[in-house]
Amino acid sequence: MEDSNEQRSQRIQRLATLRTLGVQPYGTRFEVTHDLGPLIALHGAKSKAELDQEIIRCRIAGRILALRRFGKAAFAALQDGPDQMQVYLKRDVLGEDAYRLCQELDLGDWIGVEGRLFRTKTDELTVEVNTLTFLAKGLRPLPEKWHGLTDIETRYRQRYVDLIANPEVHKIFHTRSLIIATIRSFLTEHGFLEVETPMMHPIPGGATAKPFVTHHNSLNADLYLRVAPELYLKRLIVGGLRRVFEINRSFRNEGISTIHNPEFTMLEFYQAYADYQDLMALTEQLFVRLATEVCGTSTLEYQGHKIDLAPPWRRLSYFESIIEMNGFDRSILHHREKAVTAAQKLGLDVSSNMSLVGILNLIFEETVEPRLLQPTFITDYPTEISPLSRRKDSDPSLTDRFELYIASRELANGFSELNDPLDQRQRFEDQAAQREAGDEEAHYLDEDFLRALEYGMPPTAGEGIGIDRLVMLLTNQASIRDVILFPQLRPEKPT
RNA sequence: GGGCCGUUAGCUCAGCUGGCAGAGCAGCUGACUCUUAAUCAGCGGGCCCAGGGUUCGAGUCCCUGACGGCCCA
Repeated sequence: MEDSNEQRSQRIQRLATLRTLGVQPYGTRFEVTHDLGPLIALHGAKSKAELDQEIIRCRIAGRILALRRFGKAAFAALQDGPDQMQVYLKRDVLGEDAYRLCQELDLGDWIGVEGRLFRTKTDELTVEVNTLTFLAKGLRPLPEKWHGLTDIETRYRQRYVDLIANPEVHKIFHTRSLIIATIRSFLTEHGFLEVETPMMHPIPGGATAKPFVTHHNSLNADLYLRVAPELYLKRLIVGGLRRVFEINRSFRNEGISTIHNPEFTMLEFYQAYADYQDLMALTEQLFVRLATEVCGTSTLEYQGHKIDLAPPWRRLSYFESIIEMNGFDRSILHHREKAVTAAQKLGLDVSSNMSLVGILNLIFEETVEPRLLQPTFITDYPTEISPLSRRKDSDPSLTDRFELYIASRELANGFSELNDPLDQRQRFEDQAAQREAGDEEAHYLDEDFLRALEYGMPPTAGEGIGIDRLVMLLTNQASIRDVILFPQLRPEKPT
């Protein structure tokens, strides 16, 4: 793709001019004495007089974001990461020949300079440049300085330009990194071992989701990009690793929306001898730690809503939540006809082959989820929609499971793991039947996983947390695309 | 998959009931040795997303499609 325009040709012409003048426009190693942030932190408070007396020399580098030229002097704004510093290029200081080269500077070029710190008349901290080094010439014009780059499609497709033009975007991804680092320390402190399990699965498992298929040529075998690491992590618990976690990508071949990207980052962790109650408490701790670390408070502002993460969070059973939010009579939980009537009253589309639990789940999504603004654990999900969860001792039609909702959005899913291999086989067989009946998202039967369980898995609780959605919450972003550097888009049309 | 909105210069955007394609920034030339959305004078820059249709005439109206956004499933 070579789109040609006037400005690009002019810049290519300048490359030639620079080379004629004996300058390499694409430099190599440049020794900086300071990154801009630390330089400003070190000397930013010093007065004009102090700087004039102390004579602080430095070598800094960055990209030219603004250039104001006069006849025999020029000011440039250099950007280095999130920071900016002004440099002053003066003919009398640089010398005639070097100043000549300033004519060939463009917005977007990377340069390195050596010089002395001072303050201008208007009191701006500035480097008066003695020597100028070209590091990389930019051939394409930058977005406008005032409005920046706002075209959403270009921001995602050309994230590099977004990062140049919108420095506040840096902050989101710094925060993302901090969140993940904090999760790692938290789990490591709690005795969890970080592991990596396959992303290419011969049998996709661990979630109700449609997988991507790929093909391994020399094995001549189809493989699936994983929809969840769950079944591999539990194999490790069988092997005796006791506490494990993995932070990595999973892939689901489904629609794209403000809360769905086909590849997304998930944390999963498994703790032997624990149950889902333990994990709810651990999750509260983790979130408070993250919010404190990232936002400095456990009270968040998210898209105009106040979210209070102070524990304990509300715990409400799945069926109770449906009754409570709708004021239904309890009998709806046991009579399909009543559930159908209620669903239809809500304007929901109920197909004739839908089970009672299926209909109730529809009502849940429609009426309960939107109201779960403050952190809430919805617990005791029906066994029918929880094929990997342990049954409740008090009611085998329900499971020891929870999902965490914050800001009306599912952020985590955890449960006491099903460790009865024969029950697990039965559940897989039920899923297989649903798959036969046309449900593409139903779980596959995984014989090796069953074999593993037959070696004995200690009682274990496991949980998955969607990292992208967590980052959205903690950085107050409305779209998952704003917390993923390169979100999935349709391929750009050929030019 | 459905509905609504958008796509015009490198960027941000105007463009009325159909009548010569516009502005600001960026760029180029000139002036200017403390500017910071620098200033002043001058100049250049377009596959109006693509394809079809209506019309004497289409950026504008109609149809189809592409890409993006939001909402819904």
